[in-house]
Amino acid sequence: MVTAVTNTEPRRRNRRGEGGKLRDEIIAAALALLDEGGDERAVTLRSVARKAGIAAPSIYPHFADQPSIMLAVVQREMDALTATLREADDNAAGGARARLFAVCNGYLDFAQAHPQRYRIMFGGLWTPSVEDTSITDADLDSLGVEAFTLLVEVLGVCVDEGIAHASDDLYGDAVALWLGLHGLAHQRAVVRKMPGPADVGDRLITALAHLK
Amino acid sequence: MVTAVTNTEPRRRNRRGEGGKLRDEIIAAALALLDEGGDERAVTLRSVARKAGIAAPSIYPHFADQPSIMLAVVQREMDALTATLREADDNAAGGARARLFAVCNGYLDFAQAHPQRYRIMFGGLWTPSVEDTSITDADLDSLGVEAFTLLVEVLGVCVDEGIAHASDDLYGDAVALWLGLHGLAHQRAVVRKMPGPADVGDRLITALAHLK
DNA sequence: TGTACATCAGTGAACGCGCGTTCACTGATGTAC
DNA sequence: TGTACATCAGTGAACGCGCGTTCACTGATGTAC
Repeated sequence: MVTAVTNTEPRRRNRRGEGGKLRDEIIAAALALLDEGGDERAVTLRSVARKAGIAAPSIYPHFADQPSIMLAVVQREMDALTATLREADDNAAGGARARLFAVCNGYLDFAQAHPQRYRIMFGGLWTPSVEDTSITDADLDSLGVEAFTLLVEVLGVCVDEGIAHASDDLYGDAVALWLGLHGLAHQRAVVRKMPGPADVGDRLITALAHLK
Repeated sequence: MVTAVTNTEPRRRNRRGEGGKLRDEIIAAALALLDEGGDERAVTLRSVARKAGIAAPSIYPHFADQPSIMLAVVQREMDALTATLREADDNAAGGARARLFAVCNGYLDFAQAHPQRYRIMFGGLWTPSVEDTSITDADLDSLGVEAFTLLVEVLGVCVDEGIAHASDDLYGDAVALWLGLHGLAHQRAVVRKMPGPADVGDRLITALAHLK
């Protein structure tokens, strides 16, 4: 696939005071590179600059280094994932069971729709060392908390409504459920062709949520 | 951690007819780089050559390109994993349930003991494109088949002995079980600190194997 | 209303680096006679 | 037993490339007077 690089308009610089807009364009460019199917190695500082139509040094006023760009991308996609799952939850009709499946399948669908994004979010493809980058522990710890909290909540509703076997450790059960979802989502995002039955997602959810 | 690079003996070249030995040394050097904790990006053709104590071009008589080295490493480790699981299975005392836990925990332990190796084996860190490398589809398809076959077998024994709920799709159940194991193993191999209860592995196994 | 100027957004050239890969080669060693 | 030679194992220098990062800069634009 050869993308036409016509580049009719060289790009208009932002007006004075609006320089911050470039930050979003840089993140969008990094996402575009990922979505084009290259893996995370395709997202270099220079390739992002090319994609955004700017010179490489223009990145620096907005990001301290290349890992900072990736962190921003991951943070943004984590928010997008959370919003997607919330929406799936809100739109689920039919009680706790439907809500659980909506959220879990929403998660799996997200991974399948954006495999490269999923890989950098959860795949360990992007493991910055805190030592030699500008990224802090707090940055990393806060990733994905919201989405996981939603899963805990929905699983809790299933237990409360009596459609899932109760356990003394709801949080632990949610971790196990998420690990199962992650195993499938990750494998789908990584492998060329996923073996196994089509309903393997439902099997995982049913078994790990201890649905009655 | 600074490794002393004393390099007392520059390295003895192999005797005539024994040039093939270098192939194993190259694979060992790549594994050593992984075990030192760097991720797969640390395994370049040149870094492997340095580690092995040879000049970079000396790789070429043994491997067509860098991905071929990685493939050899993965193939070797897949065999090691299979051997480990077989041994765990053979040493398990106490019937089908013990065998299942021995194999599954053997898998999880392998990943925890060698996180970087696990990452390249199953983590999608190393996804060579068949187009521009010397690697074939058949090479990739055959990876991990033996280890998975063992899991199917042990799960089958559990069903036969009546300690696991029977299903009309043993293979599919084994896939689901493996996905759960993979989710945990991968997360442990990737993340700095794994949240959740210590017995989450047992929970996954119990739930996904449908143990009674 | 006009103009000088400070500031802001972004550039272009250059650097040193490690990479994969090529090429012609070297020197040890086994073997044929 | 001695020696010439083919072969084998591995080297060293060099290449072009894309990378991250630096530096001094340019030119548009808003603002103070």
